[in-house]
Amino acid sequence: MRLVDSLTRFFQGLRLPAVARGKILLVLPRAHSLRLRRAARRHFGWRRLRTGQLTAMRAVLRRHDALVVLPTGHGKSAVYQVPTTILTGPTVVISPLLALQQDQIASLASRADPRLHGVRVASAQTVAQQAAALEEVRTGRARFLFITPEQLCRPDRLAEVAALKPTLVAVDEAHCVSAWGHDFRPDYLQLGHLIRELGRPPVVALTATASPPVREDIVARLGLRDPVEVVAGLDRPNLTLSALHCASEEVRWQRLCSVLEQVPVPGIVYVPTRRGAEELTERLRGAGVDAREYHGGMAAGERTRRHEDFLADRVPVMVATSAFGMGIDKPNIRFVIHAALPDSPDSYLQEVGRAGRDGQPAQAVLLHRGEDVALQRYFTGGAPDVDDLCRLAAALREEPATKADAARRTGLGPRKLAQLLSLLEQVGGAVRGSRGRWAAPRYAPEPAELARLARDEAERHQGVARSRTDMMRHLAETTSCRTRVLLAYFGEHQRGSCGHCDNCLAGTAAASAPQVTGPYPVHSAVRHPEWGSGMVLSYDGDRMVVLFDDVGYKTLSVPVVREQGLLAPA
DNA sequence: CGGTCACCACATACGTGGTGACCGGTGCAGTATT
Repeated sequence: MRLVDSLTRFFQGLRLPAVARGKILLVLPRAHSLRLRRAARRHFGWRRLRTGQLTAMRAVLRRHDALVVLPTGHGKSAVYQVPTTILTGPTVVISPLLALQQDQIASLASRADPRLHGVRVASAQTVAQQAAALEEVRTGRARFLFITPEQLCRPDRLAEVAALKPTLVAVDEAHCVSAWGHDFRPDYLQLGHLIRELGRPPVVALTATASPPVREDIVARLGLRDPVEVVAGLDRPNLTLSALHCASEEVRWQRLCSVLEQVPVPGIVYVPTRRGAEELTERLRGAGVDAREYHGGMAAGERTRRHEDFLADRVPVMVATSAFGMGIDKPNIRFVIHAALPDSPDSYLQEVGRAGRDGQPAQAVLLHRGEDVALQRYFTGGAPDVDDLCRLAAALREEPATKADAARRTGLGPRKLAQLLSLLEQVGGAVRGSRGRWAAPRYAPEPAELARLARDEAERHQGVARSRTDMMRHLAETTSCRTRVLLAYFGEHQRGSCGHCDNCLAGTAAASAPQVTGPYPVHSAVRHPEWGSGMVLSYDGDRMVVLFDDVGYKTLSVPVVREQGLLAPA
């Protein structure tokens, strides 16, 4: 219900005519806009700010929370950097990758004004360096403190950061809260608590891509309070989207070669596995293509070197896993080829969005097979063990414990423990107290019952993840306008066809688009007897896509919905 | 979840089909080892 409500509000906001929105912007805090523009010019040399940036910055100055969805290269960092020059205290920037933090700090250091300097505390530094960094922020010689969620999760570190009395918290790459939370980097799920313990200053969450359920997740997990939402248009007219079905691996290889012959370099070929990256690189090099591989299993030094080589145009074709991603801000990437189906349209958009940032034409080519889905199903993971959950719930009921205590008493590994703990928390079986101590709420259900609820919760997450992969397959197989299908997934309704995808260019989009509209309008709330409440996202031929709160995205046949009365207005 | 590969049985065809093991992405932090 919450998702539907917040989406309805959001879309009502979108439907305001541009002129009306402009008026609101002008009438309200004009003084803030002037100060922000002046600060941007004086401290950063930016002569103008985009509307979205300015809206979010004004929210920050008014001490509101904000959720900012802007494509990379549109100045997301500016949204917290510029207001910090006007506010008095330090800004804490929570950022997932150490390499990304380093880039941001270097970029701030290149500004002459020492009031803009940033520092970080990370495991890679000595204790003395960490203390020195905190001291610089405390004395005001640095205004930005960069930190990972894992650092902030340590109770002693949290206390040190809270003592700095931050006036703003920025969560960079905020979609990771949703995508990385459960098993990969569970400390992300604690960010809401951690920010509260920092004195709960205003929070600005930043990301380049967020579908409606991901936005909902970010708001819920970070505990954003009635945030100002800024979502920039997702359509990229200079990107040509295309997808080719491949009947076999050999066909995939041939298609890849023929695409590579036609497109200018540099570009990225995404593959799903590390071994795939190595083998494809070798095969391409054998065929005379100057390719290099990149994946998370390579030595750190080598990865950095490859990354730099790519940025400096010394690598024409980078064959990479999803490890080659965040922080690649290179204007002249001419193509992004997916040599297999990505896990979701979220990943797809983020990855193809790296091409053509200079506004010049660029190609996004998807080479897919039905078999690709199996790997994504595997990555989605299995259900957690009910016995483990039960043991943990019982241990907490016996006596409150820190993670370390709980790990010792249950014999669970730290990683698994964090995952199970967050699941138990979501079903009301665990609460985080002060100094990182976890306890069972007084009236919590029995451990066995909690374990069952937690497993159901995990299965619900997996169901939603699968529905995303289903939508990715739908996007790959559609004969309609791909941009329209992609934007509909993100909740944007585009009238007509884009004119820059393979289906539009071949004319099939127009042919297959006798636009069925009904039985319910786009963005209206509906209810399904089994799947519960949801929202109509789009019509594609005689199929419709509905986003359900509990089960994620579903594609329904419009005739069946009509004949059997499957949906009711909510 | 499903592809790939090694291996075996078959029963005598230098080949095929069945079975089971194994594999597969993103990065933090802290500790053990050179």
